[in-house]
Amino acid sequence: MNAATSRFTIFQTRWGHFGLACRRESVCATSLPTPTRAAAQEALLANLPAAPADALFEQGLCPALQQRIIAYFEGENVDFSTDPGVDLASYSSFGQAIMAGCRQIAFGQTRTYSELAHHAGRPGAARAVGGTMARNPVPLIVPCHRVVRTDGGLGGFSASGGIATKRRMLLHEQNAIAAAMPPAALVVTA
DNA sequence: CAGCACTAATTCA
DNA sequence: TGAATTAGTGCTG
Repeated sequence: MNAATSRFTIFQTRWGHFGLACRRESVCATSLPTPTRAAAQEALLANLPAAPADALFEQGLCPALQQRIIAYFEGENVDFSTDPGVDLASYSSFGQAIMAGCRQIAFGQTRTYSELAHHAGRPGAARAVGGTMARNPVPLIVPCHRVVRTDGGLGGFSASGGIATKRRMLLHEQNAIAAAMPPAALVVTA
């Protein structure tokens, strides 16, 4: 059998069925929670770079990672910024810089498309950043939902659930942080 | 070659 | 003052 064959799994989180696919030791695709298992699988395979038909189902795939993802949807502050590895080989150098910059956005924080572009050394390429995010195959692992517009708008979102999911995830993270923070920290506003 | 998950500057009311 | 328009941007179908 082909050593590069993708393996995938679908598992239940508090928000619904989450899809996860790996190739070798890297995550190559994820899909955000959907109401049905079938929808999750469809969304996941759509994010697979190549040969979805060859992907093998594996129930116990990356158990530790599954637990972290489940914990995320339970409202825990989970950090995916350095782990797991993601396969970015198919990206241009610009795309890789954008994806890397995006992963550095901490839980509960946001950045603008413009800031990411600037970080990648292309100050005017905010729109190109949007294009890269739009095709992100690993939502949540690369937290593309934390990228918003400069004018305060959310921008767009093409993963499962669309813009509503993006807003919900941002609120979810901010609530998680607020819950973990002592009330005294809120008095700062001058 | 047209079109994006964008932005900042410019142009008209 | 404020809404609408327009270049500039890097990549994809």
